[in-house]
Amino acid sequence: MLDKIFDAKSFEGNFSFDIEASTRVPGAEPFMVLLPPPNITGNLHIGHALCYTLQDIVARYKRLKGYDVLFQPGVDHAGIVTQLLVEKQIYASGVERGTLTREKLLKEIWFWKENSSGTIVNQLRKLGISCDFSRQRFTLDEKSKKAVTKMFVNLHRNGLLYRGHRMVNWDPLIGSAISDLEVVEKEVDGHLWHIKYELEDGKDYIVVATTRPETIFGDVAVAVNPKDSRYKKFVGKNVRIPLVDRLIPVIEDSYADPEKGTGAVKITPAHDFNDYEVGLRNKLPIIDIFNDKAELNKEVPEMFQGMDRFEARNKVVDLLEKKEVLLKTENIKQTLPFGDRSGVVLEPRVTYQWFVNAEKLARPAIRAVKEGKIRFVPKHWENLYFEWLENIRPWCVSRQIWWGHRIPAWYGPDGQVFVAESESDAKQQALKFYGKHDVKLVQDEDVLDTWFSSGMWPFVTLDWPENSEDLHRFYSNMIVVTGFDIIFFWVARMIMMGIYAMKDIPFKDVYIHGLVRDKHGNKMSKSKGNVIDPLVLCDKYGADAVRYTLAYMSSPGRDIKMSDQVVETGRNFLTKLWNVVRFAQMNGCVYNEHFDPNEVTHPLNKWIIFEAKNTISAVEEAYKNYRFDDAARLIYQGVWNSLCDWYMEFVKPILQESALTDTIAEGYNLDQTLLKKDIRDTMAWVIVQLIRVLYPISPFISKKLSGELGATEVVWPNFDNIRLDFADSIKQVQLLKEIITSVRSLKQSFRMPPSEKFNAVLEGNTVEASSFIETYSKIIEKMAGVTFVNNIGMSLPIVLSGAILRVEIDRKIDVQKEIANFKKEVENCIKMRDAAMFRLNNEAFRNKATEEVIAEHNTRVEVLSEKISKTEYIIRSLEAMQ
RNA sequence: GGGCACAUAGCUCAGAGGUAGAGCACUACGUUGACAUCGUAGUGGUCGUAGGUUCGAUCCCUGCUGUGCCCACCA
Repeated sequence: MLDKIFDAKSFEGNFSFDIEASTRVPGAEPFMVLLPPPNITGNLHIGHALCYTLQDIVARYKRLKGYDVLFQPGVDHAGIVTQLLVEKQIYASGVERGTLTREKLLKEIWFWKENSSGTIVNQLRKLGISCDFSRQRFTLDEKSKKAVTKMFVNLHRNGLLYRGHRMVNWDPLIGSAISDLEVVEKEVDGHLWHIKYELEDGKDYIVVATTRPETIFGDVAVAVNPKDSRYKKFVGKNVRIPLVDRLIPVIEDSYADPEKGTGAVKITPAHDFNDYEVGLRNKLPIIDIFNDKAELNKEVPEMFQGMDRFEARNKVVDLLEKKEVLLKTENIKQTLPFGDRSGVVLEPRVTYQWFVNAEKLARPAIRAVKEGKIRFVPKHWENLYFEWLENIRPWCVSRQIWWGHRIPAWYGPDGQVFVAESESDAKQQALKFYGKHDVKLVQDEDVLDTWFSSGMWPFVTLDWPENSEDLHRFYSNMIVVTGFDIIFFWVARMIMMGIYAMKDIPFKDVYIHGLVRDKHGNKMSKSKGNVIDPLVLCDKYGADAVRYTLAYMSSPGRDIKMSDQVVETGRNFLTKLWNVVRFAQMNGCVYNEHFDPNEVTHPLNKWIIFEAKNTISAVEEAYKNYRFDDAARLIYQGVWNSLCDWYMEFVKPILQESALTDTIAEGYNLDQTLLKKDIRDTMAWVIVQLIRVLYPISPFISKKLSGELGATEVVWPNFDNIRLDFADSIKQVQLLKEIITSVRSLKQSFRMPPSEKFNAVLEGNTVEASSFIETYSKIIEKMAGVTFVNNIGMSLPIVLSGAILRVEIDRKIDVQKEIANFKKEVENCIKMRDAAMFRLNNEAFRNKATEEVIAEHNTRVEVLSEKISKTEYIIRSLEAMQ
């Protein structure tokens, strides 16, 4: 027997899903769920909880449906994030900056990784995520290293990966190049300084406006628009850079916009993407004035050397002012690029980097989605995917950090590059190239962008480049569930790299979930202090309740506003379910696996089987379409509204009061014991079916409760063989509900306490109705709160389909008020009936509306008319009482 | 500047070309055995705005307003 109190903690910890997660079903259709690997630095946050819960629901649903499910877990090495974090810890422990070696850092990170990677696994288990942990992978493990190296070499061999000297986004804090995607634009307050550049002869000057006066040391020209007549006279002449007196030419270039600034723009090819292009076009030199920390280097006057860029800016402005060449300072809003990890302003910088020709890889990736081979859910995210891939630029994959996949490239003494899968291969190449042994090769110091290895996740986890059986079996039969924010970072790259390496799409469906926000709709952040910890929620309400709530709230394309209150709704539902089983147990219901619904005879039992059947087929449809919200809602309604509110209340008196049972059993020519058994079997069976379809969403309680009822196995319910005719049962239960609801409603409007009972007489209009009344009168008495008597005094009729219920009324009620209420109801009905009739009288409607619609309108008019006359009858009866 | 999404009850959100739904909140009544993490009955909405298509639009189309997001540019 279950405890009176539902406490998730009392049983959730007792369940492990390791066995089902690692069980293979050899002959079955393969299906893989690819868990987006969390960063080793990360704790499980609520966003993970959502993401992983949804895919766990998919995995569990597929398992129930008999698929061979591989739910692949793993952890991402998260290059920059991890290195920054561990460096910070190392420096905090007293190690001096600059003394840290590559070996020491890597050792520390590995040590740190070994100690922290278990945390996430435990957290996932607590949440009930049924990954196959025996296959846990790491993006930097040996297999991954081999695969990544192979991929790099292949791409290079095919000319899709190359080394280039180009302008990239440089993060001065990390001291590394980063990709375009890692740049976040932010609007900040800035200034526009107008600076006077004198002509060589000192007789005239030109004014340039800049937001970055410190870069004047890197200026190589001043550009004006060819169509700008104001500056025609300057073109071809030289101007003098203030503070350094270097001469630079005034050139014409259409990049200069006469509308912007002064129309004359200083050109600093080393420190601006546009200027870089202008420089290339006009064959201008490049003067880089920064080092890798964005401090000024030897190219600038001595007093500025080693100075930070912002400090230099102030200093330059000061000096310009003193020299009276600063003509104006405007306050402006400007948008600057920041590093998403470091948070510092980025510098464009020309360096040697490795690039992937993403444009070529993108083409088949675009096609795969255009042709519908890969489907985004919700579909509109495809737009975003196309938008990015169609305008994709070369992907800078090298990073000047230490934590990551070392780039498999070696350099000869003359700088000749050898890309190879191993150092010995590189040496072979060098031997061929130089024609001699013992050439000293040095491996590239850099590592790869973390997303390079993440992008290979769908096939790396299946042991590519080995030709494994799993690779054939599961690749392409996958689903990825993730957030929109990594469509570019991850999803697009997996598709590009997957198609390149495997000549086939990695997965068919990409489900994009929303963002979890706080209850006010704000993004969660540590600084705002509004972060909700899923593990705290699990402790408080149970993992099942958290999972249920996340599923319940996952409407496609919507963000989720999370709060304790909404989890309470989930928890309350599970409590209800708990009590359903408790009730079943108290009434001797035990799951019987040989129970055949087709042998059920009693209408109440037939009805609940019908309800369960409908609910479950709708739930299945919902799971199929990734409508986790619908699935959760449907089960909620099936359990609460059909099973608890009606069925259990109907059968309660039969099971618990033998006097009632006699009457009801007689009505059906049933043996009392048989009737009870029928009910117990049906109830246990229906509950188990409903609990089973809840299993994907809330697995712990599902297992717990089905076990309590004696159903050990969790399988998907099968209703295919049910041949019952439900029509009569549905009609009867509808009438029962109608009678009971009407009486209750009447009672409330009379302000009668539920304990007080109406005396009532139930008159059947027809023979069938009479027998119906005979059968159910005890249930009606109990549930509606009436006492059937032979004769009553002054009464109010409740006119039902096929019966009239007369309830005895004394004069204490406020008749006027009741009349007014009923009159209002009549008015409403008339309004609706007339609207329907108006349409039916409209010739255009009759000609163009479908037959079903017209039939439905006719029925509506009938039903409403009947209701109107019934209510008017009641009103007349009330008026007669006055 | 280009694009995407959203706008339905006090709140959070479902929904369908043909009578507007749920949960929470609120009101009233109710606790000796499934459940107060509950029950019963209620209150509450010209479905953002202006047009169009249609016999019929809250739903489809267009414009507008507001909100959120993505991309690009900025001397």
